[in-house]
Amino acid sequence: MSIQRCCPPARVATDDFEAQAALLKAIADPYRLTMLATLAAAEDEVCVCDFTEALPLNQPTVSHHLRILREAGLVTCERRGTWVYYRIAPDAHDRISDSLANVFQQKVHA
Amino acid sequence: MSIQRCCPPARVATDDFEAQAALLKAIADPYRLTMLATLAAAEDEVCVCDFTEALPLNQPTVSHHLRILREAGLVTCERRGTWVYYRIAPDAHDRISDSLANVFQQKVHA
DNA sequence: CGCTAATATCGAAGTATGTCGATACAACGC
DNA sequence: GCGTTGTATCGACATACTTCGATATTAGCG
Repeated sequence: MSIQRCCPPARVATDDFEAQAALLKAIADPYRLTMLATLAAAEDEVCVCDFTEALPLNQPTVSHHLRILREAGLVTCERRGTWVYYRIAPDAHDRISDSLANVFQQKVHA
Repeated sequence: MSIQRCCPPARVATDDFEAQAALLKAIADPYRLTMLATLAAAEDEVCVCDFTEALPLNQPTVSHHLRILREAGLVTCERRGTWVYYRIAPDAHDRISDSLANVFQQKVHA
């Protein structure tokens, strides 16, 4: 008797998950998660200088991480005087959850 | 009159999000998301050879991505004969969602 | 035992990412 | 205008990641 096949041959997902991967990549960093958590908890704007003081990162690095979050559409910013204040995008959590749901093929949250 | 301060000074999150970042990094790749989506949709095991056939990646690369998912605890595998079958971890989606909820400071799903 | 097939591991190459110093830009006060 | 302060951008460097060819491992068959 011959070898058992590994069948039934698969139905590998054909969807393109580039967008979801890009969104997840934007948040897959401890400092960026800290920034998001701070902004989410604040439910109000947070000054860049607060991040620069609190995190063990130099100012250009803080700015770099905030840019990644900004370009992913997860935060918005507004300049007031010399200071720039960041705010979490209202749909930030939902957008990520929806991407996940998309992957796991479940209905999007109620 | 002097400059307005950027106050009130911030309460930047002090939590360590290393673990959450590591989990998100494990899935922040289009091919790994495709693998997860396939396994989630299958609700059953999928042979490695199916991925090797369906994805535009060489066999060692497929194995590499599966290893990352495996080491993140998101999938499990079982060898049967020369074939290896992968299965999605039952709590995969929940673990990621919980990490997200942790960041966004909301109660963990019901 | 050797041969073949499926998967995993290793090593190297190319690319992307995180970090920082130096510098540019923007806004305020004098 | 000039100087100062907060933030963004640039360039360089180190590290990590993705990918692959070559090789090792595991298992079945004759």
